[in-house]
Amino acid sequence: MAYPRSEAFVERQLDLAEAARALGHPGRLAILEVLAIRNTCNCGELVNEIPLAQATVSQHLKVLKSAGLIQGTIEGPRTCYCIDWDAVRSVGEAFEKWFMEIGEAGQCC
Amino acid sequence: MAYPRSEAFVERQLDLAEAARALGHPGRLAILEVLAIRNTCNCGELVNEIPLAQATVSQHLKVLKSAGLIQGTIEGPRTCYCIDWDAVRSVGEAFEKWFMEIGEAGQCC
DNA sequence: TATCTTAATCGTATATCGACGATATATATT
DNA sequence: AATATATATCGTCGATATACGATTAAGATA
Repeated sequence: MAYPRSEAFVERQLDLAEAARALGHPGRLAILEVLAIRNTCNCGELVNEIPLAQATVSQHLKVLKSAGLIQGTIEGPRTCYCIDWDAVRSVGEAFEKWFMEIGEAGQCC
Repeated sequence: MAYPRSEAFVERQLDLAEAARALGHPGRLAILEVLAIRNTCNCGELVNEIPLAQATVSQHLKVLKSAGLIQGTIEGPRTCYCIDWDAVRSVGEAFEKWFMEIGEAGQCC
């Protein structure tokens, strides 16, 4: 997730933008929601629950994983994906903080 | 911001993903931050503050505008951009709600 | 009217995304 | 060993994103 001009921005902006990007697809939101609801991590269920092809789901899982939002551990023939709750919580707090700071800055018009 | 398979997802997911997408670029975060801090809306200042070319800033403004996060009103030769605080607040609340619901669902591993 | 300023848009180049079928890999199972 | 299952990866396609120089359009100003 590197931008052409990524050196031009501060790390806080890069991090938050990266997290927002990872959440910026309905399929990935759906994956996270399914992972959160299920107390089993059976990954194959995602393909049944989400109307996307297996390859596509796998791709989205990769994005979520490289964003640090989920973890995948191999269990025999299948992979157990689960949410990294610390990471998700910290992203949630980062968003909350950003919206708060933005709001505190006041209005311009 | 239409996806190939957008009919496959529920509106709540589409809306939140669209908002996340709009925030998914450090330059757009920077623009929003500048607009929030300045109590004047002089748009040309954005190009001075943000290390991107005028055309690029204008493009990002268009994205933010079509996501509903900012408004632009023409004032003589220049355009006054300002944050749509209602929209930003509602996006913030949507994120907060989503993270809360995700968190409440419990852990899987 | 001619000129300057501001910002949107055009054109273009490169990169990434999103989707999927097909294939490869790795583990179970028979 | 042969087969079945699960998932990652490859290859590919079209669409979108990002960036910028150049141009256009619209409003001020001389």
